[in-house]
Amino acid sequence: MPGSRVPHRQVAHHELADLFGVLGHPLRLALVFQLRHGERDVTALIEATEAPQSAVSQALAKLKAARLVVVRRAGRNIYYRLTLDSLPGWLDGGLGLLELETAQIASLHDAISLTRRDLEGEPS
Amino acid sequence: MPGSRVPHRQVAHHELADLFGVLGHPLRLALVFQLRHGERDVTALIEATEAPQSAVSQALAKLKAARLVVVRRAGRNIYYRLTLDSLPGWLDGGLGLLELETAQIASLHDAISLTRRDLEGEPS
DNA sequence: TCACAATATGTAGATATTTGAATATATGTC
DNA sequence: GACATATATTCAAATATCTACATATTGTGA
Repeated sequence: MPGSRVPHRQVAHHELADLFGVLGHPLRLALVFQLRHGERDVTALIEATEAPQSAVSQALAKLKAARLVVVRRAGRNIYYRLTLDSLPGWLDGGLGLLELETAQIASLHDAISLTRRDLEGEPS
Repeated sequence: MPGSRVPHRQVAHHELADLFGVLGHPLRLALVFQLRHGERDVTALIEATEAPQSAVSQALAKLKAARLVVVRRAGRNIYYRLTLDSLPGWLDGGLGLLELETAQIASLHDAISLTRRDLEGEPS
């Protein structure tokens, strides 16, 4: 298989899976979206997400461990910002995929629904 | 916060987090990559990934539940294919992000390393 | 209809994640 | 130094996920 013969691919896929794992959490994703227009301090993020302080802090810690955010201290406050400016655009691409996906589902649903109506009364 | 005042955003973010959750698993991601050039049957996927049969079957079930793949039966075999042709391209974008990210890390690492060498022998 | 090949499902132990409360740490102010 | 504010860490219980084995299901060709 490609995996065993091309180990760097396995590494890359594993890295990508880790990235997805980090983003596969509503609060962490919400935080990333909050940061899409620039840095915010933790208090602002707590207010914006309406999540408990410790949850926000832990979510930020995971984002930091995944190197998705970078930290800056200014006086009492700690400001987070995205490491990659291109991340929000890519996330938006993900939303675009979901839009496509659900559109296909809806049309599939319509197709099934219409087909069933067609079949009503026909001999099986 | 935007979340509570704009519920459809919360829904979308949650959906996106779910998508990430599904893709946040090395085997499932590997399967998606295997399917990037078209449909494959389960046996081919088992061989390609070198994973246990039940693991592949369960991974495929999750991909199917997330509507990322679609199934076709042909004789004894069951063929899976991606629902969205655009998924692999987007995943590749994710790999691009990782490339950027690690590049920044590497340069950061270099900067720190060089700085420490600068500081060697200097008064603290 | 029989037996097999292909695939799915059930299951249980192991492992990991999530959650919120409590506590700790760091910083600036007085 | 004492205090208030901002943020992080620790911890344990609840919950979810993973893994692999065993078993079940389902078409298919003989």
